[in-house]
Amino acid sequence: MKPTEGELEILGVLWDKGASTVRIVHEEICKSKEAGYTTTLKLLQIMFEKTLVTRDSSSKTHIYEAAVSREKTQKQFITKMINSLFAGSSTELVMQTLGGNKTSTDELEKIQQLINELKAKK
Amino acid sequence: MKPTEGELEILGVLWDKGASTVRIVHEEICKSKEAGYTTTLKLLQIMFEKTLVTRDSSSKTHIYEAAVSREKTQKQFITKMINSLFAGSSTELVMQTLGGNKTSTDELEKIQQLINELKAKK
DNA sequence: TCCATAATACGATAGCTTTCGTATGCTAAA
DNA sequence: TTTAGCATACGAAAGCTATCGTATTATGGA
Repeated sequence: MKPTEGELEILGVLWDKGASTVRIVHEEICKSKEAGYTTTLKLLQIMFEKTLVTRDSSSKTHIYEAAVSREKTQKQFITKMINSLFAGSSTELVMQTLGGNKTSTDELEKIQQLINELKAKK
Repeated sequence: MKPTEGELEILGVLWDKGASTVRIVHEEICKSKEAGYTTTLKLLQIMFEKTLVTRDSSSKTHIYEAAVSREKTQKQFITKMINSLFAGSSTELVMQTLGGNKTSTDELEKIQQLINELKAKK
């Protein structure tokens, strides 16, 4: 259910580039690390079995597509992280993130706006 | 280096309760899941080898203590998550977290205050 | 002192992820 | 039509995590 590290890397490519062949995924992966072609292939096959991706096998060269959305996966990991590391407090996660990473004024502005919207809803 | 899921659970206990015996950690773990005593013991021994915890073995019953801070570990996971799932954007993580989870007005207030402080620093 | 109790150490196993070699099959170009 | 090249399928192995059984050792109370 929860994608592994390697699977996440592949999902990242599929989310960015959309439906792709193994070769395309593989070449993208290779930009950031060494990897054998069949390794990427195997991983995609396993992900297919887990239904993390779908595939069009009508032609010889299969085309894979992410079957889980980026947002849903992000939420899944956020929830897991909040529970295992932040004692259930999403606020703590936000504070730690804002505190630790340099965020530009523009970005801060965007977040503030979201906060205002959320407050308005109450 | 990066704690596993099981290790994180144990670290959580040690962070909350401070230096503890295996039995204490174990009983705490048992509150949320079924587990054998030696499983907890073994895990702590492995964590000791990885230097995730220190231990005082001067008396027969060893006393374990977290060797990594909660904050440092939180930052570590946040960074990993931002890179693997949020294309490097910490803001995206914050937005997704605020959007997805219900945050009370009080909490929003706290976050806003932090944002103001950060903005003031620029 | 002696033994029941509790703690540690250690090895083995099961399951999962990642990796890769090899076999096999398809296709297009010469 | 033949064949080189690319694609898939599959199996095997290595490395890691989690789990537990068993052996061994220490300790405190009867």
